[in-house]
Amino acid sequence: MAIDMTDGDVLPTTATVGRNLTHGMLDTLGRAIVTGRYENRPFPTEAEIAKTHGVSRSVTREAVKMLTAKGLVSARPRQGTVVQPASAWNLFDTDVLRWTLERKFSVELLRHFNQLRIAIEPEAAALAARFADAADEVAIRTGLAQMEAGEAGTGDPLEADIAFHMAILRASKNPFYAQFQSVVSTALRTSIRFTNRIKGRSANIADHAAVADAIVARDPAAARIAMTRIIGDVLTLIGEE
Amino acid sequence: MAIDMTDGDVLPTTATVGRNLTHGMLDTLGRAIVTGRYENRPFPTEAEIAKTHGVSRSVTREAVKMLTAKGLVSARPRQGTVVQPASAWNLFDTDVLRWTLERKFSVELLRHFNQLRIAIEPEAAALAARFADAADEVAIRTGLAQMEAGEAGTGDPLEADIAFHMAILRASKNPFYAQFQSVVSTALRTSIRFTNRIKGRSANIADHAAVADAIVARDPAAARIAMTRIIGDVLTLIGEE
DNA sequence: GATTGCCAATTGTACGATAAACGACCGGCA
DNA sequence: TGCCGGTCGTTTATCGTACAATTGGCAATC
Repeated sequence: MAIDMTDGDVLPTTATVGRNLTHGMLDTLGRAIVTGRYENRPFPTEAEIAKTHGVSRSVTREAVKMLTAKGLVSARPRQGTVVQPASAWNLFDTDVLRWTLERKFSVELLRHFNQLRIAIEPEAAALAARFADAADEVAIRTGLAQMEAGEAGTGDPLEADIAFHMAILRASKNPFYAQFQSVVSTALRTSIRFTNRIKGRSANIADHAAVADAIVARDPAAARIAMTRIIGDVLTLIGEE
Repeated sequence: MAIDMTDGDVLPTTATVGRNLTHGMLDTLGRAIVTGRYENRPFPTEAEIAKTHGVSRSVTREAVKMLTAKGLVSARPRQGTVVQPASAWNLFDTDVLRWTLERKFSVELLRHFNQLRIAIEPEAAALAARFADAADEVAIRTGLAQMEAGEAGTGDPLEADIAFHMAILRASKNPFYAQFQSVVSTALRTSIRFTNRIKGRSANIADHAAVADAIVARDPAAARIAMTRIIGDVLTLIGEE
């Protein structure tokens, strides 16, 4: 049947992941690119994509434009659409990061991610110790309390853990650090199964409390050190070479 | 007058910044959003944008879809397109960052940016001291040499400075750190005039050399400290509170 | 007064046509 | 033979129109 044998799924396609056809298309193509489906195969033309997935060319073009905006592909007339090298991808885009984590998860990726966290979060804690306001402190304490509750069986300890780290990033009062909220929460949520498998996540509540205390005490250096310990533990745990 | 007085420019519009109409549109709308043009005014409908700028609705939609992909706006039927709060913007997207720096530049933003660098780059230097290969070391040394040459009047010292920092980020062998290449280079290029104005950028070549030496000597701790000094100097210079 | 159903505005989707870019191919000429 | 130039086909870029889907608000009705 012509050209379309390239993709596994044909006809109804669109497991309809997104809220509309374009977003579903974006998700499908994004995942396919990240998993390397087009590494030794040319990216299909707009007409082919539209035909294969049973959508109009408009939908296809808008999805491809979004991929372009995220750095995954580049399009030129006559030459077609080509997948960009992974170094050009916007890894801090929530979608790209999620696709990468879901489809290309590995211990190496987890290590790289925590190497990033160990740069960001201790510094964020130090900034939080300087700039956190009352609301921030409440959010941090609440996250900590819910972690303890979660440990006792009441509530979700993962969500509490995430909320704790988010609150600190926000309390830094720096938009660049705040940006990492989506990155860290996405990655934590995706990697949780792995992290939990190798670690009884219990003892570190004391470490988290140390961070909170240092922030409330307005002690940047102590906050930095305490946060470094939390993430350093994770790094040694996953074999930071 | 109907509805269209909202935008200052009408008719030919499109100073045609990009390589095609869609990219020009993206650039125009992105700048307008970042400068806050729609903070106390609703974002125009697709039809209005198309009419105002003299392009088809397809071009408008594709540009808006790209803005959506970068987190600047969100669209829903009947409700229209709305600008997202700045906290949802993907600040690490090259376009968003460039628009922000060009149009909303301030000492505060510069301080926030260098607070980020002081988290990232020392850690990147430490990783580089562990993982840099021969090619990385060459790139780092070359950047340093060209900084010295630039100081002597031969070549562009800014580009050499940028190349130096890029090489270290790359040498970390961590894709998340490598991602910051575009962020740091974009920001450095944009903020150079300000930075140069307040600082005779001469003495810090010694500091840069210290970083390079530590990396070549495979001394992560020394590399981290030396890089911290470089960026710490900038921070104190711009009045780190 | 509350509920239900219709209306209108705006984005979402489809289709068809034409323009522009540009690599590839082919033919002619020295 | 080998180079040069133009033609052609492929693919994205742009345009225009038509219709579907969504949903907030209004109005009619019970």
